Amino acid sequence: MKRLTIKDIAAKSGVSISTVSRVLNRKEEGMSQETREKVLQVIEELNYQPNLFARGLITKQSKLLGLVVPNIQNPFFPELCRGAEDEANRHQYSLIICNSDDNAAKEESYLRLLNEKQVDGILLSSGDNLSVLTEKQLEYGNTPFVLMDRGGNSGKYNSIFVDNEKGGYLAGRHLIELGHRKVACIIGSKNLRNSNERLAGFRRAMMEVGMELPDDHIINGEFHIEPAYKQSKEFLENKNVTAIFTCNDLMACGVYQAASELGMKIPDDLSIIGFDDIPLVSALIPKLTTIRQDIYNMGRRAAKMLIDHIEKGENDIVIFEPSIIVRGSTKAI
Amino acid sequence: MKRLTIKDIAAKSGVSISTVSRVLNRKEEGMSQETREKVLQVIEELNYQPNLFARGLITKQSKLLGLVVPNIQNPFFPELCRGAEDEANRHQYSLIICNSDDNAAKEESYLRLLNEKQVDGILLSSGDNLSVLTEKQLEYGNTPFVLMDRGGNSGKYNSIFVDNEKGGYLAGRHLIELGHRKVACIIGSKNLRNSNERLAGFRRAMMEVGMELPDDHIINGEFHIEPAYKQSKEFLENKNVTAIFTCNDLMACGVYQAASELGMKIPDDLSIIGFDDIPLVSALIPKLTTIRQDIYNMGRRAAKMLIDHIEKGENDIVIFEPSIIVRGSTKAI
DNA sequence: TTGTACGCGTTATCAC
DNA sequence: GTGATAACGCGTACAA
Repeated sequence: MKRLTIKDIAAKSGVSISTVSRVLNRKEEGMSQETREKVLQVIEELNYQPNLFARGLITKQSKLLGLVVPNIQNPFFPELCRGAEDEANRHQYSLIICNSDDNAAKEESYLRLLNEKQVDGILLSSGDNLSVLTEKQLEYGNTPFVLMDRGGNSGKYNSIFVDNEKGGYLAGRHLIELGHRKVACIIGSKNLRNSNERLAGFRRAMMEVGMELPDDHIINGEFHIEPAYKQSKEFLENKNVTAIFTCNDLMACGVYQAASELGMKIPDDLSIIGFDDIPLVSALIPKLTTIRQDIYNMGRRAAKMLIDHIEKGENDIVIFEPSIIVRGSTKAI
Repeated sequence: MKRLTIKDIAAKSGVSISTVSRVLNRKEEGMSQETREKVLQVIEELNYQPNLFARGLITKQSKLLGLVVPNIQNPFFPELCRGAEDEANRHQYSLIICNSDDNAAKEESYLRLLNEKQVDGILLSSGDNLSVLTEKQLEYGNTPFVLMDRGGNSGKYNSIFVDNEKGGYLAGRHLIELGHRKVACIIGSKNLRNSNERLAGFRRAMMEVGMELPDDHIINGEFHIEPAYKQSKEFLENKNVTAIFTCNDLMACGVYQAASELGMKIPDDLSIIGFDDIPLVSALIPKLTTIRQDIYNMGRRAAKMLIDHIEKGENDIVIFEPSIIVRGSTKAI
């Protein structure tokens, strides 16, 4: 069963292929309504689909976008991905998904692949700082791109991210207003900008009221459940705090585990506030108070930015506002 | 900056384009090592990437696979997706992601789109029973496909899924062995095959020991947290059971919430066993005992099946074995 | 062992 | 308003 070509349609409709091509590309100008209808009918009848290889050869457009994220298994990214997909789809683009595992070499190889596949643009959530390889590939490949969530705060490229400092500040204010004076912060890593900015905002809130955050109250949870669990358990066994701010929600889960094993009640013995508001948190008991990023809409906006850049040459840097969602894991002292 | 073509490479290497094409397509036979090296070097030097539009026009291959899932935000699917991507990537294929929202019309429209994009194959996790539209699109579109997890148990198409009945049986046996005699089951829906089979297996285990599962001990949780929470809370307020089997892990989260609000301790007052073993469950306290499906490897296998079908015409139906993972949410009575 | 020339299915340019 | 026809960049039969 051979695929139909524009020729077949032309033949069946009794017109030339140029005419068929015209109706296909909705060039409204100069065409009798009659022929248009006829051709359209034949197309419908035969269920003709234009060959995108042939079309792309000329237009150089694939209507494909690459989506490079560290790992779709991290609950943050499905939200982002879904937002991007919905928006892309609305503009007739499809998404090719690539998991980089936060591995620079893998990331670079995917960018190379996407470039080779002739995607029209790339949505990239890279490591904290773009690796040399990545940056090179991005610039050399000269495929339009937008940076999402990470790697984008240099102000150099089209990008979208949340105001992390403000988010951290919000978390700090909240705990302070609840009367907490002995607090700790579980960071993602010493070198990640997202993590550092959240911590900075958290500190700013504390400095405003003359509080200190001792260095040994800053714990590295590597942005994941397990390390956060281990580190926070050890910490809670030795130090006495009434509240913890975790730089993402995943790490809050780890703290829940630790607190549970140590017989500490949340929020009675320990208040916890997270960051991200991934859907997962509604499964925690009590539900997690957290700093919300509108991840889904960041995904949508990123896709929109990329498409606007591709189609209209626009450039933009968008910073989303975080907000605090108070649930059951924080309580006045 | 114009993209290089095979012609440029031919010119720079002082050979014809067919020679370049030969080295590109690794046709080892008949070629002097010398020219080969030279061409390869020029390709490397100029960083030439073949135009896939032109190539596809001839080979009719896009090296693109479509992945249609209900919703990547459901934690089951990122696992599946990741497995599929890893395997596809290993065979030089890329994945286009499509979320159907369990909406037959949307699904059909995506299948149509994928067909139009000339993907080489489709991985589909459809609704329970393939809709008429979907089936039509699948057959008419004549793009190879593999059914994953759902919609595939008719034995009619290449597909992969877990032995749901056995999984349910495993869950039942476990609770029985722990001494539970008053149990309930939270199903996904009355009409979903996956759900029904799990229930059937659960029942078989009970029948083996002469137990009954009254109709009013079968609760519809719609495979999601919220409805499971509401229904189970109402149920637990009125009925007296010592254990609950939820037909997926998400619903187990809902039961955790309900139990917590009713002051019931897990596993002391209530044992819970789930199904799927999605990563999320490690965040629950206590950790969830569940029936594990090897979702990641199902994804890989599905991609492998599809590629084997595309490249070698092989057909297959694969049934994965479920296994039980005992954690902290079940306890002997 | 290497080169020539045609065709893949479109769109775009230019006649008519 | 509509129709020829030349690209687009590659793979391949066939020729050399």
